[in-house]
Amino acid sequence: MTAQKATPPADGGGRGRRPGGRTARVRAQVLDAVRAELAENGHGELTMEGVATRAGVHRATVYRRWRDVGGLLADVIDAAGEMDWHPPDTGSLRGDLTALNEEIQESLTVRPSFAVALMAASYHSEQAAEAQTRLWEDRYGQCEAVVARAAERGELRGDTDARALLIAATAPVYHQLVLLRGAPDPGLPERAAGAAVLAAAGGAFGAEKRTEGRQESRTPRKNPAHPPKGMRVN
Amino acid sequence: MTAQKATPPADGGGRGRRPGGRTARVRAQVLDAVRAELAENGHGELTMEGVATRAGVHRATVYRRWRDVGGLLADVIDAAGEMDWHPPDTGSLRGDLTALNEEIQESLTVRPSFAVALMAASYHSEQAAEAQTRLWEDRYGQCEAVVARAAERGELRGDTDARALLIAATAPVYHQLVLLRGAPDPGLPERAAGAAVLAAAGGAFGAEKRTEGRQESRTPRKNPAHPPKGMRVN
DNA sequence: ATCTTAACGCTACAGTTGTCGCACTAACCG
DNA sequence: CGGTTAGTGCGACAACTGTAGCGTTAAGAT
Repeated sequence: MTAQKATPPADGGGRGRRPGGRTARVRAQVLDAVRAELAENGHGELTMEGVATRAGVHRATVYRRWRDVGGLLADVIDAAGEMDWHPPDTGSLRGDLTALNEEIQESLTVRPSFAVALMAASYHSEQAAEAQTRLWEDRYGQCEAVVARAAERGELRGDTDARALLIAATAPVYHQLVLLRGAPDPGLPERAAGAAVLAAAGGAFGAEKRTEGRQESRTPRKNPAHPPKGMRVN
Repeated sequence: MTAQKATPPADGGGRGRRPGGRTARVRAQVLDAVRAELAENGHGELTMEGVATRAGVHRATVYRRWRDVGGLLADVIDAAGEMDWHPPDTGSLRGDLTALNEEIQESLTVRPSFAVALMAASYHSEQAAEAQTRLWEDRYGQCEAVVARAAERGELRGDTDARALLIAATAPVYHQLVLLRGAPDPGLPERAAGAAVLAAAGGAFGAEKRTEGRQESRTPRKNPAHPPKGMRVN
């Protein structure tokens, strides 16, 4: 899980670069230090100096390559996005969404939570926010396969808006744990999934059924799961 | 909107206090300064010194009464909670939830957003987080009246879990705008509200069906086994 | 009006944060 | 194997942050 394949952050020109050997080692040490600090103290205690010290690297190096705490987090987020992840496949839509929600709930419940730390960080760094958005987009894009499978099984109308259904199913879990900061409810993942499935069965996410709106192209972008490549020049 | 009745923060003993005159004036100046700073620069630029300067008050004073930025935000949040607010009452459940979602969407869309700033701050101060939780609890508690009215009108089963329904209806809006940071979708408030109402009509938020729960609906059946008493979905 | 003292203003100060210049190490190239 | 230089370590430094002590102001009580 060391993940040193990500694009080196905060790099001026792409000409005579030198990414091997020591540079890669330093990056791995720093990112590991960030993860360790997050796991120990949470995002509140994450500081440039602490990371540098733990990584056995000089402060100035961390400041140079990653500009600030947000840069560090952005790199960690991108690294997380490179891990291959697959949505659950239990055989039924409701089962998939429930399993997905349980996975989400667990990731948000473990203290200190990685996911929460990343969300918090994304508020203080535009760079981290962009990385966060890329990660969301990637994950939700993959989850559309869940809806596609359900449609193939005949569990859904063909015109169901996959993204809308996924958000309806998962949003309550995030809302409850991240924004409301409520205690984790063991039944919530299934209830939220069930509610979304019911709404979908009723046609709530039909692309054409809605009132007169049918608001066409809800998402501003048409290319899912592509952006996280070599597109970050600080 | 000045609101100087809130609990004076960061106060050791409660005996020989002196909350009138100058003290109240200083508090009002500081809180106004915080709001102004948030409105101008967003939460990222909010600093103790900046607030003190804008308020025309000395730094040490701000540090003494409000311990840190989180303390300032907590006080602002509490002040916001003192404004009397009432959930919409349009005559139908779906209309109420849609109006509520539109209100939420607007509060999250205005740049810079107060609400977003407060959420961001709640990640960095336990004090602000608690104030935030109080505010959420208050608002959702009031919104339960919306569900109660709908139940009286016969739009809902009597055993509907009001809180679960409200969260299902509003969570997608928050999720889309706060966590996913997507562009505001004019149709989302109504779609999310409609989906929640549909799910409620299907019995997804029945108070007694915790944990397990007779799920006929994982197959493409459109009709639940128990037809709700009066299910008109507007 | 007078007294008491909570709360504020001010200054000084220690600690922290981020930057800069320079020396040095070690990738990459031939 | 040496040469070039990207990348790192190091130390010094300015700017910022938060705290403490002390004098001053004015709120509340008599």
